[in-house]
Amino acid sequence: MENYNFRQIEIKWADRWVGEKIFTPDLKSAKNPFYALFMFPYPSAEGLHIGNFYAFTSVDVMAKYKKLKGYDVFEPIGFDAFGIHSENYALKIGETPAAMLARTIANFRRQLSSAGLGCDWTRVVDTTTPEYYKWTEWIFTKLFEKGLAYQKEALLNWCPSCKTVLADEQIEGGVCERCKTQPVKKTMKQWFFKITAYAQRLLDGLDSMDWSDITKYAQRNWIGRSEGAIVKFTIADCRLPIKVFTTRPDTLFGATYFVLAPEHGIIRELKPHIKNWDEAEKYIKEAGAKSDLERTENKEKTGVKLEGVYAVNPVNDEKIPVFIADYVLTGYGTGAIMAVPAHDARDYDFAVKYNLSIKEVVRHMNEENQNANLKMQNDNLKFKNIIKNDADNCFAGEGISINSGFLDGLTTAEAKEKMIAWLFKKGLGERKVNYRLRDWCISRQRYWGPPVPVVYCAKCGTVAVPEKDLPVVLPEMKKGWEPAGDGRGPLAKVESFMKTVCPKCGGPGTREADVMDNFLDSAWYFFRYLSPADDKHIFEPELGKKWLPVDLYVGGNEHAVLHLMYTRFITMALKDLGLIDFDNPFKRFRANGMILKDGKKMSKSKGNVINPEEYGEKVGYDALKTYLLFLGPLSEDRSFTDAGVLGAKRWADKVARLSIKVNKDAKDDDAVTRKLHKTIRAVEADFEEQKYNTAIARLMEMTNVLTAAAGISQDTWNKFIILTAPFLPALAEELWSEAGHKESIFLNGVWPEYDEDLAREETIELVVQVNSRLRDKIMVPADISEEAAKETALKSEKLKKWTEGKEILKVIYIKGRLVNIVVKDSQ
RNA sequence: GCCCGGAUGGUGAAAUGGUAGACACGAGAGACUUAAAAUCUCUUGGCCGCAAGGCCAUGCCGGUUCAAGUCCGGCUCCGGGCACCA
Repeated sequence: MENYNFRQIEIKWADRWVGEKIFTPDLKSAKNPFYALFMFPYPSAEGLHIGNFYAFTSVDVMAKYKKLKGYDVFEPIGFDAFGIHSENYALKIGETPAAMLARTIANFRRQLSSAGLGCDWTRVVDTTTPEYYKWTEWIFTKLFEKGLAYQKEALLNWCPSCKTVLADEQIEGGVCERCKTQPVKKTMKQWFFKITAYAQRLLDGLDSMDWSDITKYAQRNWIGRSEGAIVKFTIADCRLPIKVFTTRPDTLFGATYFVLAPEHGIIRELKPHIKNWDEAEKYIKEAGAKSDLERTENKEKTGVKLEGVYAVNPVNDEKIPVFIADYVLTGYGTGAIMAVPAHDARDYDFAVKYNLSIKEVVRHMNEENQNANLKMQNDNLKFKNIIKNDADNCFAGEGISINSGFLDGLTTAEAKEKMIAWLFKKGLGERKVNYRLRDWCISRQRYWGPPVPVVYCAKCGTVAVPEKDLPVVLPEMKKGWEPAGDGRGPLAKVESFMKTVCPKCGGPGTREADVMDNFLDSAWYFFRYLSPADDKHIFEPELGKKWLPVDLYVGGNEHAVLHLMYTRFITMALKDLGLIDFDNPFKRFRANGMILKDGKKMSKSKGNVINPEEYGEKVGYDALKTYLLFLGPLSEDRSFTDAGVLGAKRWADKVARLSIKVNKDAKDDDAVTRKLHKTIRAVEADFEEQKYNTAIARLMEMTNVLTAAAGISQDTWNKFIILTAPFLPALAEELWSEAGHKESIFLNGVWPEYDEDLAREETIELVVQVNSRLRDKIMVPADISEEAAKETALKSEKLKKWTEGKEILKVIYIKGRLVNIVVKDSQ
C-alpha cells in the first residue's frame, strides 16, 4: 500500500468491528477474561475531550494487546449523565437535562465509534435510565438496612451557586469542586453514608493495592489517621465532663488553657455560668457566618474567654481558663482541645496574643541524651505520628518529658504510653485513633439525580422503599426543575411524586425531595456493565465471579478522593452484603497525566482546547492515539504539539509503505529475524508495565530495520503487523487482509511468540574501561568467556596509552558488557 | 508546616548500579525532481582540535562504589495531595 487513505480505512474497520462484534465478547463462555476499564465520560456538550480520549486510549491499546494474545477482552463504555454538571449546562441553555443529553450522548456515540476503540457497544450503560438507577437506589436501601445510610443534622457545606449541600470531598481548596464558588456553612438535616466505618479498612487496603502511588497518597492524606488519646476534663463547679482528643497525651501537664469550638454543644449548657455571655454569643454568631476559607485565611487567631468557667485538668486537678475560638474545629476530634502552648504552634500563637501562661513539659534532645535519643528512634518505629512544627518559640517535636510528675525523664513515645495507661486505669481517658475522613453527605437539593428512595410516615417513621417498588422514578419536570435554594430539592414541588403511601403500613406517606449525589451513580457502574439489562440483580452473579474485579482501570487523578474512594467504599459495602468477595474493585489502577497545550492546561477560555475529532480527520485516529502514547510515560503531564502528531502519522505511512517490499520468495537476513524477536520480547515487557512510549519506539526501530532491508518475508511481515496492531489497529487490519487473511487480526489470538535463540546476538560490543572511563570498544563473540574477554581487553592497542607503566590493581568483568581495568594512578 | 512526585540536548523523552541522550520532533546538509511536496541518506549535547582524539556534561553540595542520571545524606527550584485536623 504505497499511499493509503487512512480516513477511509479507519471508518471501514471501525464499522466492521462493531458490525461483526469483534470486540463484543461472550461474557458467559469466556475462558480467559480480561476486564479493561476507562472512566466513563460525562457526555458534555463540547464533546469528547482529549484528556478523556488519552485515558481511553491507554486502556484500549492494552485491551487490543490482550485480545491479540488470545484473552477474552471486555472493554465497555457508558455515560455518566446524571448530576449537577449536566443539570447546570441544561439550565444555561434553557433546555431540560433529558432533552440536552439525548443530543450530547448521540454526539459522543458518533465520536467514539469512529475513533476505533475496541469497545463492546452492546452493553452501554447510561446512569439516568430507570434500569440503571433502580440499582443505585437499591444500594441506598441496602446501606440503609445495614445502618450505613442515615440522616443527621450537621454543619454542612452549602454551595450558594449550585444551591445544594456538598460532600467534604467536593470542596477543593476551600471552594466548590464544580463551580469554584465559596461554600457557606449551614446546619441541615441530610442523608449520609457511613464511610467512616470503613476508614481503617480503606487505609489498610491501600498497602497491597497495585494503584498509582499518587492516588494512594491522596487517599491516605484524606483519611488522615492519627493516633492519640481521649482525655476527660471536667468543668469546675458544675462538674460537667468534657472530652478532648490529643495526639500528645505526654504533654498533658503542660495544658494551661482549654478551647471549645464555637459550635460546641456544651456551650449552651454552660450558659448560666458564663459571666460574659453576650460577648461569647456575639463571637459564636460571627464565627458561624464565616466560611472555612475565611476562617483559615486569617491566621490571626481570635477567641473569647468564658468568664467564670474553668476546666479541670485530670492529671493535676489544676483549674485552667476556658475559651471559645474558631481555630478549634467542630468536625474534628471532639471539637474541644486542651491547649499546650509550649508545644503546639497554634496554641502558642493564641497564648501569646491573650497573654496566657506557657509551661514547658518537653525538653529538646541534646548530645548528653544520646541513649535516650537512640531509644526514641526505636520507639518511633512504633509511633508514626510525630509532629514537628516548630514555631518561633514553641517546640512541637519529640524529646524528654519534664515538669510532668510521673512522666519526667521519659521519651515522648514512652510518656505517651505511660500517660494513656494511667488515664485508662483511672477511668479518665483511653487510647484513641482519630480520622480526618468524615461521612459522605449524599443529599443534593437538585433535580437531575436518582431520588433518595425513602418514605416518611407519621406512624412508621423513615421507611426505605422495598426492592419490589424500585425504582422510585424521577418524575419528568418540564418546568420548575431549577434549584430553589430553599434547602429542598425541586421534587418537593411535584405533589404527585411527594404524596405516596407508606410501604410498611399503607398509610399516607411523603417522599424525600432530595436526590442523591452523582458520585454514587459512578461508584458502581463497572458492576452494571456485566449485565445492564438484568432486572433481577444489580449484576449477574456468575458474570461477577468470572469478570471481577476489573483488571485494568485508567483515569484522571482528580478523582483520587472522590470517585475512586467512594468506589472502594461501595465495593466494601457490597462485599459485606455478600455479593462479592473482594475489597478492591480494580486490580490495577493507573492515574494518567494531563495533556497540556503549549505547556498550559487546556481550557475553553484560553482557546487552546484540542478536539480529538479534528486530528482524527487530519491525521487519523491510529496516528493520534499513537502520538498520545508516544509522548511519554502514562503518569506524566505533557504538552501536545502538532509537529509531534505528524511524526506519528509519518510512522504509520512508513509502515504502510513497507508492504510493497513483502514477497513470497524473500528471505530475511539474520539481522532482521533477530530484530523481530527482540522486538516481540521488548514490546511484551513494555506492555506489562504499560510503557507504551518505549514499545512504540521499539516498533519504530523495527520499522527502520525493515526499511533498510532488501525484501521482507511474508512470515516476518505478518508478525510485524500484529505487533503494530494495538497502536495502529485500522492500518494493521487493512494490511492483514491485504496479506490474504479473511478474518480480523484481533480474532484468533495471533500474537507471535518470540524465540530466545533467534533473539540472541552473535557478537557483542565489549566496552573496555580504564579506571571506569571508556577507552575502547571491541566486537567479540556473544558467548565469550571471562578469561577471553579480559585477555582481549588487555591486548587493546588503544589501551596502551592509559595503562603503560602503571600497576594493574584489578580487572572487573561484567558479563556481556564490559571490562574495567583499574590501575594505580601515578601522580 | 506535613506527605508524595519531578528536574537529563533546541523540544518530547530513553537508560536491570555498567558505553548518558534509544526513539521521535525540530534544525542543517545531500540524493531524487524542471521545481516543490513527499520520500530516502547523513549530521545534530557543549568546549578544544585539521584530524586522531581529549575534556566537560543528567538542578546544587557532599558521600558510598572499580563504576552513580540511578544508591545514601544535605540543599534549591517546580508540580501534586492534606492543612488552625489538636
